[in-house]
Amino acid sequence: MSAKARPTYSAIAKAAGVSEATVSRVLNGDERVNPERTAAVLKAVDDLGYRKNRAATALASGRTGLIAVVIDDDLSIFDDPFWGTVTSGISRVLMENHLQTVLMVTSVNNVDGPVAHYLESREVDGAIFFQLHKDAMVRKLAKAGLPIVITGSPHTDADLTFVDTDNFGGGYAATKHLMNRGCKKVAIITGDIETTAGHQRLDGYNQVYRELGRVPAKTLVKQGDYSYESGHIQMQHLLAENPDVDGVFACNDLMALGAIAAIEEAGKSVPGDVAVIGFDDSIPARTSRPQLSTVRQDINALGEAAAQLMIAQLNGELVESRIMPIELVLRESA
Amino acid sequence: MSAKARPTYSAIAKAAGVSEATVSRVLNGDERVNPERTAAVLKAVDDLGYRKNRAATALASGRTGLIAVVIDDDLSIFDDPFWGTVTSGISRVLMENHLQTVLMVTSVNNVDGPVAHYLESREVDGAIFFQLHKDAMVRKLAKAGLPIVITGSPHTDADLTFVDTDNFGGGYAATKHLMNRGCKKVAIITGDIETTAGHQRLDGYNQVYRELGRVPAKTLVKQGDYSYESGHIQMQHLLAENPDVDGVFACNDLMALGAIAAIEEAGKSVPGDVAVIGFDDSIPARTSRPQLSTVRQDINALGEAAAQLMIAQLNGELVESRIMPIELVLRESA
DNA sequence: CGCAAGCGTGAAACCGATTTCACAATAATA
DNA sequence: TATTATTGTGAAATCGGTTTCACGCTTGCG
Repeated sequence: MSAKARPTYSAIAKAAGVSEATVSRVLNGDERVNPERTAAVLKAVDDLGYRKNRAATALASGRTGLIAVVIDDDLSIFDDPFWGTVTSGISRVLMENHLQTVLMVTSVNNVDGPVAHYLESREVDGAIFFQLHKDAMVRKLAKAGLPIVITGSPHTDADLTFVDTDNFGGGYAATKHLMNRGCKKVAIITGDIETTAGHQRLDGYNQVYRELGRVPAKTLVKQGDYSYESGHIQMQHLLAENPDVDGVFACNDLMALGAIAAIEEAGKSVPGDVAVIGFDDSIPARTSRPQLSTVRQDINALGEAAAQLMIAQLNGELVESRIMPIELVLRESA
Repeated sequence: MSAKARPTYSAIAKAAGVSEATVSRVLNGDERVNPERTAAVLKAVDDLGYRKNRAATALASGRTGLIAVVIDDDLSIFDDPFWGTVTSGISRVLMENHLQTVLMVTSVNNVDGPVAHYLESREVDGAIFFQLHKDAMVRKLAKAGLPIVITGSPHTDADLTFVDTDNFGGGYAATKHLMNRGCKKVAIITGDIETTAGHQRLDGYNQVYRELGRVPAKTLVKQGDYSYESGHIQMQHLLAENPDVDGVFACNDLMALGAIAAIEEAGKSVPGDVAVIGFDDSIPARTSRPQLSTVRQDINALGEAAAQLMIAQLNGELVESRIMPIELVLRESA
């Protein structure tokens, strides 16, 4: 009656005059099938418009064709375009390799929660995690043999595969630029120091001082939380404690903008009196006045790299973590 | 030797002293199983730490437990936090209902491309699409019986289920507010008019004029493309053609900021000479100076609503599209 | 020339659930 | 009380692929 039932191996086998086993071999690229048979199978597949049933494949082979992308609830996902861009880079590369992206936005803290269970159950072939505060769960999964890639640096030195922006290099480049342009007293407004990324940017800043044989005054190092407001407040403190501060490296653009506001409110000019440089090259960096000089990370490339490392792992290749280069974007503020 | 092999129905059935069929019934909430047997099964499940194999379930039942979220390549995803927020709202609600989100970032134009094939093949139980320029593929899939929800309004009046922000209401509220605050000559910088959303915001603007028995001059309606630059340029045109324009509704925040820049460059003040109101309540709206008055949409709720409509469809309920309310956020610019 | 190794192939077992169907036990009806 | 529904249950078929195993045949080597 209805010819709309999807064809199965049985139909292909019949049409091509071979066994189902041979159909499977052809469709999985087994080399040692007779070319004529191979051709017959491929023709039948084409004629009948056959497409594999993924559930059946998954059940029989144990491979689901799915990769989880796990994003911690904690991340300020809700207004940061960062993760969206990374994720779309991941998704594109995975799709090109016939893998699908399963997106999970949840609390990653719980080593025994539903997400952990889901991943342990091998309902995915691998998992890509976004920077996390606690990596206990990830380490557990990795130990259990699940292929894993972390976007952002892991806390511990456990040999987890990761991709990350060159945070150290970014902090270094920004600070160095401020020094080179003549700043004498360069401050830093850090992000979350608990985070590896936050720490590394601070390290880059310190390294510049070290190379100059100097040590930054304690009052030049302020801790923010990546918010506009924290940039604003910490800058006020900086100005109060160091009236002659003439350069600021803010660890993200938002804090940089907050800092600029504070500087101008104090009757000083940017970059005339105080040069400011941010991190991320986000949209506001381009539209603010003065336009913000900043450290750009190629977020899309970050996602692509993460996906590629995952694929390499699935292919059983030996993979090494990658640090993606940054680029200093000079506009008006420094 | 190794006790780590995952238990299956067979093990549960043996431990509980029932058949596999009964195990299945218990685990799928079939009411008519003897309570004692039910308890025995549940105990066995707990004791053995059993968890279902999704691939097997999918193969046997036809339900994959996966919902696709399809995002068009064309969308300026790469720096718009909008879709990320919506997606995370979707993901959270789906997870609560034991469904996983499959993220697909690709070109949706191709009615016969890999995405279409993937979705047609029933490798997912349903699909949520983001606003699209062409909905041919979506309609095809819907006709094929795939549960579908669209985030953003569909082009045609086909009876596709969708959730959308009240774009008309937003345009109306913004324009009305400008009028109420005393503006005599209110202009609009539209977004992409081809888009339903863009068109609806313009309709809201026109409606205010209509209710006042007026018709906006042609020169007061300018078309932008949602970019900062287009806001800047169109505002320059507006000022040139209408030196006495005193209110502007820009169809997104970015264009509003561009407009403000143009106004200030022309030696006028905001909101003193020209009041400006945007749309989205994005980050820059809060950090710019003057702070931007804007139309806020509850993006997270939008995602949640989309997921809920999907779940309702899966449950066979009759669903109706939803329009989510907007909120006027008044800051400094109007 | 004889025997071991290698190759291509199909039959059948298998992956782990769901679902149909038949059957026995019980309740409802005549 | 005889008969028909109803109910709970297990055996077995089923979903659509993958993979093991054995078989027949060709090739290589001593």
